[in-house]
Amino acid sequence: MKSSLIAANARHQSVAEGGTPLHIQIRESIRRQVKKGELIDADGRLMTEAELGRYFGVSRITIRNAISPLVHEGMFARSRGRGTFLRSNQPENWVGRLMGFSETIRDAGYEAGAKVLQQGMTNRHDVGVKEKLQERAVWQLKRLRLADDTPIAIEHAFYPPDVGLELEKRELIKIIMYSVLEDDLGHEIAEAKQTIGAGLTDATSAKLLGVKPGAPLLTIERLTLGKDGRALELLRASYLPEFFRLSISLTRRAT
Amino acid sequence: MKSSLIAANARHQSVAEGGTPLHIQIRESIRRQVKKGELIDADGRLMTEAELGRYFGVSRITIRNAISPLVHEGMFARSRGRGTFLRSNQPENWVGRLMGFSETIRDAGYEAGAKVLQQGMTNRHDVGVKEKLQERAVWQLKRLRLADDTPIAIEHAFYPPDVGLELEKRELIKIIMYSVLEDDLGHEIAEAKQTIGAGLTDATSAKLLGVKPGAPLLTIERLTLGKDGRALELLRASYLPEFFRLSISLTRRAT
DNA sequence: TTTCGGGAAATGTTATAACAAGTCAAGACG
DNA sequence: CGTCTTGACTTGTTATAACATTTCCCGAAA
Repeated sequence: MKSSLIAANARHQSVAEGGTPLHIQIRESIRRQVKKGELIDADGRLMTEAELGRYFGVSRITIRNAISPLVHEGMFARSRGRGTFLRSNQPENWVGRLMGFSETIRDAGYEAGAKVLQQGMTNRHDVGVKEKLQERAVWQLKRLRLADDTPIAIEHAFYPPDVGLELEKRELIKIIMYSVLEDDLGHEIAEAKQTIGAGLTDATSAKLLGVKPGAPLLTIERLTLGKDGRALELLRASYLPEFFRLSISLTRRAT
Repeated sequence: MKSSLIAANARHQSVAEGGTPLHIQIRESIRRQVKKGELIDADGRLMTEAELGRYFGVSRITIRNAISPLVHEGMFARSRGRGTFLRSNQPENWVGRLMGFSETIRDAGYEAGAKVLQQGMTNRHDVGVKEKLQERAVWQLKRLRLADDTPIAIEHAFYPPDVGLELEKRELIKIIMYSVLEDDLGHEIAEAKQTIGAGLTDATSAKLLGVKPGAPLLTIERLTLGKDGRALELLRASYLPEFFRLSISLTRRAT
């Protein structure tokens, strides 16, 4: 093959910048350039790790560390002895990436929407909310989630007061449409715990979702923790299983 | 503190062994010894990484690589600047580790059991089985799963013919009791894809599980792939949500 | 006695080298 | 013409060094 996709000793702009680690700068650089069609040949084959190493002026392992998360996200697929290739079908809605709701819905070809059912500070808690957030009072947001105007899920989210107040200052439309922690809010998300179960619709939720009472529901509870171990969001959601399935794909790491 | 838990230059037996990598040998050695109460002090504090490095005669990073999966499993908790500690409440049934059924049940304090409902080669397939296993005929095993004699799940597993034949040669009791791929069967598991949903019991399954028809079920489909990409097992299971919840816990890796 | 700050000790992060193993095509050989 | 072998090229794995950051005790100063 020997394609020489790019003039060999072109120096890239954003590397050799301050603070942030090399492999992260390089990762974002690769992401950007590949989106513009650079660094890959016509077959979607990425420059080899060694070439990229020379190109960015770092060792192959650093390139490897830069690319690995992109492979993990599903952007590239690696093939030993052959090379690294851009994947044709990107999305792969997988639980690991904290599953953005609207993103998922859009991927499936629907238009995402939402209707606010409740919102604001509250002292009355559902079971376990107080303990899990470790707060006396919480800010809550209960929404009906829509796909092309069809209700498909009920989401009830709880936040610590300060995060809640921040949320109130933001435009309501954004809050309504998107998962709150989806786009960065300044908090660093360190960990998330999800618990998945099954349940039935009661009279109220059946009416909201437009199904018969007793229809099955996929229930998810997600607790998002910040870097300091502080709880940032407690999300309890019930999904109609016809529209929503979780897909978990995992590769065994370091045996 | 300065406890010097073990004579410093005692050499450990199973390290410096053939084939398997150092960090794996060391990991298993640590697992064994800690279970016997060695390498940790009275407070559950593990020897520091540097000490372990000297003890096993490798670099600190290798020790780190050995311990990391144990931390990931929930056996230890690391605390920067303080040390590494044995966790009090071990289990953490989490999806990532391919969830062994009986292990999970035992952790919850029940005794795991099973009753075989169907077994053997078949040409009649449920939808999708043929495509996913990429075989014409498959070997199937349908079991009712018990916890202390209470039915809690129905598992229907499909295998490629050759794997099925291997299974028939094994003692039936093992097949009945344990998840087949749980203990190593010689196949290297490279990847697993799980899809999670919700459903309802029909008349047959309700009778088997001892609940009313229309009770909610947590449904899981798991496709296990070998290192060469070949499908090794297709598992379809329905669990009673009272007994079975999935817990997903994930830490954001390499930002 | 209390407070403050320095430093030792511990884990966290980043970058690297050297070797292992798979892929594929060119060329030797029947 | 087909088959086998060799070797260059590529990703996979293992082990390492060096530095960053956090914790916490202990001693000096108020």
